[in-house]
Amino acid sequence: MLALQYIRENKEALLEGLKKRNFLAPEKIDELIDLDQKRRTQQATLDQHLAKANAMAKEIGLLFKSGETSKANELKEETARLKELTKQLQETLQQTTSALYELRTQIPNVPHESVPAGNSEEDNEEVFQSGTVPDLGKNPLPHWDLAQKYDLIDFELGNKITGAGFPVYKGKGARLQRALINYFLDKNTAAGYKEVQVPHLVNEASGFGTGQLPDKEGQMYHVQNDDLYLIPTAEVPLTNLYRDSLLEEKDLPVCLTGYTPCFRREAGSYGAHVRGLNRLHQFDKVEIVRIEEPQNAMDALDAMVEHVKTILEELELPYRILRLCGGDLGFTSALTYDFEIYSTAQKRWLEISSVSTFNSFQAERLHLRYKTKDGKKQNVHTLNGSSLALPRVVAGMLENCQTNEGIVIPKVLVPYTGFEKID
RNA sequence: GGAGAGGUGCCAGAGUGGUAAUGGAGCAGAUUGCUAAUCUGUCGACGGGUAACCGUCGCCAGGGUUCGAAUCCCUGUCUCUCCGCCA
Repeated sequence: MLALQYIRENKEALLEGLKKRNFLAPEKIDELIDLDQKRRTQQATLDQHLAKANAMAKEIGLLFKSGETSKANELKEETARLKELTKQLQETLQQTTSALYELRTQIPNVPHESVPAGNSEEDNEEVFQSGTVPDLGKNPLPHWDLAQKYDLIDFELGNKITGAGFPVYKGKGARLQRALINYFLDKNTAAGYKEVQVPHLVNEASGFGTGQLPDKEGQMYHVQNDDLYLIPTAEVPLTNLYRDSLLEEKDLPVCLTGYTPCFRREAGSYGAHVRGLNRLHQFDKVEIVRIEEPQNAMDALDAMVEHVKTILEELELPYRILRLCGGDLGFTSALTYDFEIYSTAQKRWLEISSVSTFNSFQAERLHLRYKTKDGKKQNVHTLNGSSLALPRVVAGMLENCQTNEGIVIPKVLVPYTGFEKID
């Protein structure tokens, strides 16, 4: 959610920015500014009337005390009229306030200046590429075949006990999951992120705070009996730890990491691209989250990108980094870098991490602020990134590391897996 | 799941119809001086004003009664205690 003051003072830049993400609704911005103006006028009027009513109530009290009942009763009649009026004013104000809020939640974040204009993933901008695509000979197997060949993942069993998109990891497959989670967490904590374990279900306020609600209502699993949502990413509980908070400057930056399973309904997905581990309803991910002073947020974003790079280098996976174009940018994001590894067997890039800064967009929704040295309260900037999401890392690793003798585990992971090869 | 008690500002803690005591912490100023004390102010949100300042709201949330609600009534919610169940 954008700050009202920002909207008031930067209308042109705002419209220009939103154009990049194809949000062409200048009339909505006008309406918003209009509503804001209206709300403030209405509040001023209401306040005046309430002040009058307060003064009268006080006077009546005094009159009763001094025994001047007839005079007091006269005044009472007058307050009745005033009350009727304030009630109306109150209702109007409330309507305006909620209309304003409602409208404000519909405006996406303004893209950072470096974000290229564009409509789809076609227009994303490749900013970095590294690693070499291995030569796997004539017929490299896709990971779903490898998973079956080495009995690592059982998609059929998952189908039976839950449904499509809920795989069962077995033996070395399960151990590899655990190894990756531990390895990622260790890398993140070594880089200064504090490890936390958070609930996997969140309430509506949390879903709203990070922007999944109401925007992505249909993409989350909802437990209706208790009105809770299964988290689609650890970003939600991790960032919401700081909802409704006023931090001190010395508390910043806050750097968190956490492992959680992630649950996504993925309504509307279909086709070959969802085969195997490519798209799941439940998957594991280790997330990093940062809360920063505004002036440090861009450096923090770069640091996060560098951090994820070191992990991919260590895993010896060929990867590239994309700067998402306006059309592909998430609702709440100001700037997002996607990391993709190359799947040699599928001959396509697989997204395995997304690193974003939200500027103050989430902070505004979260009521998350900090006090500067000179005592001013202002919104923090929030950032997050996957470090990393497991399934496609596993997919890419199985495919790229396959040899005639089996799948060779990257050296850095061996202490975690306890084996060097899957055969 | 059953029963009871309770949610007051950053913290502690009074307050059962007359418009949020008091203490502590933090911050600012003053003053004295020195491992700190004392005094004063400030200490939530929104709005108006260049500003000093002013107004409104705020006692878990939302409604209601009343000229007037932290206080009375209703609904929801959270916490604690006991019982039950249980990894």
